[in-house]
Amino acid sequence: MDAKQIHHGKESASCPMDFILRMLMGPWTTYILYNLKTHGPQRFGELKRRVASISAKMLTERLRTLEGAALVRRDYEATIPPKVTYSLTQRGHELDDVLGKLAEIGMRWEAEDAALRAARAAELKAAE
Amino acid sequence: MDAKQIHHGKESASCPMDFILRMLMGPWTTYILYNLKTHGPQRFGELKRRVASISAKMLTERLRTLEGAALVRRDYEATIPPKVTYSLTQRGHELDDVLGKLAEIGMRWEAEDAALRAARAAELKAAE
DNA sequence: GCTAGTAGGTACCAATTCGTAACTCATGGA
DNA sequence: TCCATGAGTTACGAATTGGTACCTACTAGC
Repeated sequence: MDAKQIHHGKESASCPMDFILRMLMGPWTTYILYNLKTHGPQRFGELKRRVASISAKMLTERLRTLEGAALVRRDYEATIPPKVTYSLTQRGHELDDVLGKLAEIGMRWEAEDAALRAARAAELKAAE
Repeated sequence: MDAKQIHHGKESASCPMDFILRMLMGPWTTYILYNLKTHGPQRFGELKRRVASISAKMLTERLRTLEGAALVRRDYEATIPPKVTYSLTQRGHELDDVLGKLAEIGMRWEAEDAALRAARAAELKAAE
C-alpha cells in the first residue's frame, strides 16, 4: 500500500512515529477515530452518517487499514441484514491521550490565531 | 492547497486536531521536524543531506508549509552563496511532547510486533 | 412486484501528488 | 573559460488517490 516508502535507509529507524502518523492521516481517519472514541462502538451505517460526506468506499478502506493496524476491531454478525460493528481496540485507545493533546493544542492555536486576526482587524480600523 | 477539505459541515468543529495532523503528515514532515529538534537549527543543504532521499523540491515545499503554519522559522542571509537557516519556532517546540509520545508508542508497538512475530516463528518451528 | 435498507465490492475517471531533470544567479577557483 | 556551490524554481510526466455510479445478496414492508 505504501510503495514509495521503501526508500529510506538509516533514517527510518530514527523516526518510529512515522508509521503512526501515516496511519492517523488521510482526511477521514481522525474523524473515524474521534467518533469511535466519543460515541463508542458503532455500526457501519451509523459511522457513515456521522462523518456525513465520506463515501462508502473510503470508509471501508480506512476501516480496513485501521483494522490491519490493530487500532479498530470489526465484529461481523451474519444476520439478515448483516450487522457489522466497529470499535476501538486497546491499541486504538492508547492513542486517546495523544489525540486529546493534539486536539487541545489545535484548539489553543485556533483561538490564538483568531485573537491575532481580531487584533489586526482592530489595528486596521484604527488606522483608517 | 487543500481544496477537498471544504466539504465538512458541523463535523469539522468537532475535530480540531485535523489541521495539525494534516500538517504533520506528508512523508517527510516528521523527518524534518525530528531533525530540527534533535540537531538544532540547520541550513537547507544540511537538512537535505540528513533526510537523504528527499528532493529539493519536496524539502522546499514542506518547509514553506511548515513556515506558513508558524512551526518553522526561516532566516535568510543574502550572502553569496546565500545562507538560509531553518529552526523550530516556539509553536514548533510545543509539539515536542506529543511527537515524543508518538515516537514512544511507535517504538513500543514495533517491539510488541517483533515479539509477536518471533513467537509465531517459534510456534511454526515447533510444529514442524 | 417493487422498493428500501445493510454492508459493502468493482470499474472507471479526473485530479492531485511526487519525482526527475534542467534552469537561475552570482562568485570564486582550476 | 568552464565548473562548482547554495538555495532554490520550473516544466514535464507517471503513479496514486478519491469520487461517482453501478453491482451484489437477502429480506421486510407496501
